[in-house]
Amino acid sequence: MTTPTTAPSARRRLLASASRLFHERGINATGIDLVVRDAGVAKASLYNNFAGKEALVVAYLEEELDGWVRNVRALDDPGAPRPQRVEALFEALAVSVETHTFYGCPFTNAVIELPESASVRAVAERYRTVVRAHIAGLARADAAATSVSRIALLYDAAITAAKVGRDAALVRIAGAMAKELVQAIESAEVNR
Amino acid sequence: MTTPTTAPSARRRLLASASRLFHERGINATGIDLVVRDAGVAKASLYNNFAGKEALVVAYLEEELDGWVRNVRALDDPGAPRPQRVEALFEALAVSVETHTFYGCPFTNAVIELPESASVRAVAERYRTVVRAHIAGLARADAAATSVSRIALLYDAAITAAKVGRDAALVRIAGAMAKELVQAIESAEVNR
DNA sequence: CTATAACTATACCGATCTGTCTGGTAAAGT
DNA sequence: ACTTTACCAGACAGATCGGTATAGTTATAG
Repeated sequence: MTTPTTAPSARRRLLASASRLFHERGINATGIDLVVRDAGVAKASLYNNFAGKEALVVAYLEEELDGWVRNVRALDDPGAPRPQRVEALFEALAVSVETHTFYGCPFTNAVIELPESASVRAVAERYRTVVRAHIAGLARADAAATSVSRIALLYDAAITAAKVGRDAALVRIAGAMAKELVQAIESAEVNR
Repeated sequence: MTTPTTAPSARRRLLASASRLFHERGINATGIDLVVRDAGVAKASLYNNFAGKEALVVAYLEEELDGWVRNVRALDDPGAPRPQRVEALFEALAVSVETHTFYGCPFTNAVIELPESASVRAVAERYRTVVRAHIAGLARADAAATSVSRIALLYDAAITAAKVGRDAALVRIAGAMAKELVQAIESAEVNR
C-alpha cells in the first residue's frame, strides 16, 4: 500500500533527478537507467513508485507546475503597481535566459516530445489555465478575457523567443508590450 | 560522386516521406526504417543521399523553410492594405488549426527534439530571420526593428497557442494585435 | 560489350531503450 | 521472533534504434 504522504526518500530522490535531467537534457534523451543511477536508487524502486516512464514524466510536470506557481508568487510584489508586477514576470524570464538556466517551457517541451500522451497534454493544459489565472490576478481580476489572453500570448511568445532565439532582448520586448497592455487596462479603469 | 542537381527520384521520395512523417509524428518517434519503407526505397539509398538521420532532418527543415516562404507569398495580396496583409498571415494559421492540419512549428519542434544538434538550430535560426524579413516587408520596410520584433513575437505566440492550446481563437487574438501594431505604424507614417 | 553508377532487398551489428525478475539487506510493526 | 515493507544491486528480456555490409538488378554511357 503505497501511502503517498508517507512516501520515503526514494520517490523524492527520483523526482529530483528526473526534474533536473528531463529539464536540462530533454525527456526522450534521458533514459530510465540514467535517472535511476543519478538518483542512487534501485530500478525496482522506480517501478514501485511509478507505473512507468510516462507516469514519472507526468509527476515531474506536476512538480514543475507547483514550482512555477511558488516561483511567480515569490517574485511578485503585491504592493507594486500592476504594470510593474507584470513586467517583473517577464524580467525574471529574461534573467534566466541570460544566465543560461532556461531550457524552455517544460510543458511545451513535453507535449512536443511525447505528442501521443494524453496525460502529458492534460498537465500542459492545466499549466496554461494556471498561467491565465495568475495573469488575471496581476492585471485586473475583472479585466476582459481578451486582455488576459493577450498577456498570456505574450508570455508564450517570450518563452519561445527565449528557447529558440535565445534572446533576452526579445523577452524584454514582450514584457514591455505586456506592461503597456496593463497600463491601458488601468487607464480604462480610471475613466469609468 | 553524388551530383545533387541530377539527384534521382530516391532522394525526393525520401524527402517527401520524411517531411510528412517527421511533421506529423515527430522526429524521434519516426525511425529510419519507417521512412525508408514509406518512401519505398532501399535503406542504402538513404545513406547514399544523406550522411545520416540528422542530415535528413536538416534537409527536411530546409524544405520546410522553402515551403513556408512559398506559402506566405502565395497567400499574400500585395495590393491589400498592410494591416490586412499581416492579419492574413495569422488567419491562415488559424484555419490550419481548425482543420487539424497544424502540428506545430517544424523548427521549434526540431530544436526541442534534437537540442544538441547545431545544424538543426542553425536552420531554425535561418527560419527566424526569414520570418522577420517577411514581416518587415509586410509592415513597413523601414519600420523600427522593435516593431518588427513585436509582430514576430506575436507570430511565435500564435504558433505556440496553436500547438499546445489548440486554440484558433488565440491565434486570431494574436492576429488582431499584430494588425493593430501595423495600423499604428501606418498612422505614425502619415503624421510625419 | 562492358564498366560504372544508382538502385533494391535484406541480413546483420552493436548500442540502447523500457520494463521485469531474482536475490539479498535493513528496519519497522505485530 | 516473525513477517512485512521498502529498499539496493544487477542480470535479463524483448524490442527498436541508427547504421553497415552483402548481393543482386537495372540502366546508361563509353
